Amino acid sequence: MSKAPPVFGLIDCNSFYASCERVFRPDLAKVPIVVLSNNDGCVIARSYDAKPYVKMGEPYFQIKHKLKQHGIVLFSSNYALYGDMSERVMTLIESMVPADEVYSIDEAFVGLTGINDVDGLGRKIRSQLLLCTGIPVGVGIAHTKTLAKLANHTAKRLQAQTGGVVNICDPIKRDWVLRNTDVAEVWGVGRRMKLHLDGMGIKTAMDLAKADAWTLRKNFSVVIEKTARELAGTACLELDEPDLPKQEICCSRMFGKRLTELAPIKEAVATYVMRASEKLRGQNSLCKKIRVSIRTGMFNPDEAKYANGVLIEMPYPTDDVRLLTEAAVGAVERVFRPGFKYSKAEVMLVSLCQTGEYTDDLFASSQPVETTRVMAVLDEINGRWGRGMLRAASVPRNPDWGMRREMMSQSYTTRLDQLWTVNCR
DNA sequence: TCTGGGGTCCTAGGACCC
DNA sequence: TCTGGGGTCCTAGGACCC
Repeated sequence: MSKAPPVFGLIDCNSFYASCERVFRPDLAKVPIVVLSNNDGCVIARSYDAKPYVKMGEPYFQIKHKLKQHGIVLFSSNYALYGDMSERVMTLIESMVPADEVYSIDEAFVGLTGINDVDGLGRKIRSQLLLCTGIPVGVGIAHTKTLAKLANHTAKRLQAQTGGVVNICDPIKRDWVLRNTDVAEVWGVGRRMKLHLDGMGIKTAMDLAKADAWTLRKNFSVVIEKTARELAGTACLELDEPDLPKQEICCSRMFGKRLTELAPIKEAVATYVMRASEKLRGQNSLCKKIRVSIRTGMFNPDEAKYANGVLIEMPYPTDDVRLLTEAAVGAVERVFRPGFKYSKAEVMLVSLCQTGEYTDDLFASSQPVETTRVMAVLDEINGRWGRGMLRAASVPRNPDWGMRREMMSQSYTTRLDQLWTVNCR
């Protein structure tokens, strides 16, 4: 007897950041909302009713007038809020399904193999999430992850007809969706691949499902081959194991203003190292190499462009913020060139290994110093009193190069001094 | 004046080895 | 005039994702 095919679900929050803001602003239930990226740079989320007016990624300064004209309410990114809301959503999902994989801040794949009434469970998840967190979601169900993505896409596109839950395990429904979806909408098909596929006459998801998988592999890569096979119903991708440590950790930010001097760039890099090393210790990893890079603005044609980075090898794998900061700040001097207007720095921790997975080199000239307890105390104090309470002297408290976010909502759920208040009449 | 941030996976090519 | 073949490991860069 052949084994029953697996069943996957994809749960995706609708306009997640905008929905988070709306939860705490019921007065905006019928008002279009847009959320901006860091530094209030460009559009990264739009409520359903704002989508007709604003495109994803549009620079804020170019569309100010348009936003005002349509009465669209703006928010700066509030990641403390979105991260906390995400945790609530994911915790609830986890409690309702046999297996799950948190795929991004607003999406989770779930394993539904062996469940009798998957549609019923999909609707239940949807109503529970709305009731308990206030966040609306779409649910897609299918025999592969790529098809579940597609089902979810359809659930959102045809919200009114589908009630936000679409199951395409049935081949007739699956084929209807495949025929009626542009290949560019398929998970794994980006701008480049879309152009290639266009040239081969592959226009719809159905065309890709029917394309010869070996030809795709030969011409492009195994990635698109898997995508095609998944569309045709053969599962090539599994649910990922929970809580796998990241293989690289990155902290990069645009500065709130252009920087021309070395000193503030060093401050920024020290700040980013602080954040990156918190993440590193959070997943019990050590880092062997650290990459530091800086660059000027890339868009303005009148601005001189420069970008450079260096990779530094640490004497031994470490999670000590002091060693990493010293190495990174020293590296800034090596890449800094006077005369440019810098807009961004990036700190990347690479060649990570897990604590305890690596063996000291007895003959190395520089031997590890035991700092686990110092770092644990540091993290505990900062965990209790807020990030940056205890920090390297090179990290300023309120730098003038810091992030611009002029329209940020309160951190309703993560700060006692910013709790939601309700006026009772 | 002003255009985000944080990841993953795959591949090609170089270095090195026998 | 003539200059192998096969393998591993590492890294940079491309493409894609949300």
